[in-house]
Amino acid sequence: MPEPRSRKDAARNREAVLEAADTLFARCESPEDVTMADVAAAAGVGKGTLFRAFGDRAGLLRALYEARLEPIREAIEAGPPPLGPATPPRDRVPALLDAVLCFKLDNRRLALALEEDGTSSPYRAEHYERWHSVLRAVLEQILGPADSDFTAHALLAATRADLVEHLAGGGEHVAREGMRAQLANFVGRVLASGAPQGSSVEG
Amino acid sequence: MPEPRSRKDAARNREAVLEAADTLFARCESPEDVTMADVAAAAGVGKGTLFRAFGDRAGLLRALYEARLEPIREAIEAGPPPLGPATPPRDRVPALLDAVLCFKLDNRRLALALEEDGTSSPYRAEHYERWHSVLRAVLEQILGPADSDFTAHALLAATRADLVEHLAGGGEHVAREGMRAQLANFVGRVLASGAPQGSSVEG
DNA sequence: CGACGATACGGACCGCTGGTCCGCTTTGCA
DNA sequence: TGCAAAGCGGACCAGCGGTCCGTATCGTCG
Repeated sequence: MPEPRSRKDAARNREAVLEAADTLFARCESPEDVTMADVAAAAGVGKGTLFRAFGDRAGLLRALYEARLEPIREAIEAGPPPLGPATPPRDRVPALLDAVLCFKLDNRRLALALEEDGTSSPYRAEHYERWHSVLRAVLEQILGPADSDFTAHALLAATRADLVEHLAGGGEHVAREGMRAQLANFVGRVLASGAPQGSSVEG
Repeated sequence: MPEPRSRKDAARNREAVLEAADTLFARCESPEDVTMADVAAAAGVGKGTLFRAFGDRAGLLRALYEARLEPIREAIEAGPPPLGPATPPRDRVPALLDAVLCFKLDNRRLALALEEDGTSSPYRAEHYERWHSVLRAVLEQILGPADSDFTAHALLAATRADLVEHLAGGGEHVAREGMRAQLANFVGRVLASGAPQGSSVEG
């Protein structure tokens, strides 16, 4: 893979943009009052540079998101319990969802910007696909194959960024540990009935 | 309440706009390629009229949504079982969620447009508040007060418009009855463990 | 029935956004 | 040191939601 190395200035500017966007999103109230021009200005580059490096707004958001997600991804793919692959399914499902929730709590603005940018469904993002496929695989060992797909979606839906924002930041002021407990409780209830129940799904 | 009657032309135009918007949203692929100008043109009115009647884009969407929702709202507030208030809680919860799901299936584009218009969180919309408060009240009779609030949010999250769209229309082609069965199954699992489990939430 | 004030109409207009373009600068290799 | 090629950056563009105000319509009152 010759992977055409990018020039030094390009790489440096890319980093500058990422950093600037990071702080801007952290500082601002709502994600959509951070414009691309703002980011470019804060990074000290022109808009052309910004769009050349990331394609479009969604690309920038994704790059930021993936960067933050990286450590967690590793922990899931090859880390120790309770996130890693060696964990027994019934412990791993709650651990996974707790990790998602904590991530969204720690990166509220960013997750919000990414999920609610109407450009394309959040369900087509590859990070969602990753979460879903991992969770689905683990659920399959508990519930059987029939329901694991939908159940994975439904559980992940309980950690949607705007819901987290609504509960933690907006209307009802639930503390971090409170939300984690509630989610854990909910997950526990879903997993409580062990045997797969009849499902009429086919084709 | 003297309720200042609106002029005839105003009322007629309002109806024309609602109808035009309805068909436009039904026809188009993605909700955001229906612009306000499109709606105005299709209704045969000027943009000024449109904005005067509905305030802004979100207002138009809400008006459409509420109109469609009206019969269901009535069925819930004062209808016969399984939606009405006389239904026993354990039957009413699945019925409510099934109703939400069917509604979103029947009004995919509209629900999508309303939920993903980044302008303000879907959790602040009063129709969501209505669903949530009803569901919460019913859940409270099954799970106790501690968890009903979050559980109501989590269950409603499983019927989010973009998830429904993703499952029914986009990536995975799940049939209507299939989704209803899966959701019913999920709800069943959540309700299976009857007694409220310990929750560390307080205050 | 005619006239007049209030109300609503409608499309030119605005501000702002994401995204493009191209003359100029920087880089890195020979 | 010279010279492509890669990259830069901000003027520029199209399209959006939303506003404004001169004009047409309504409905009421004499």
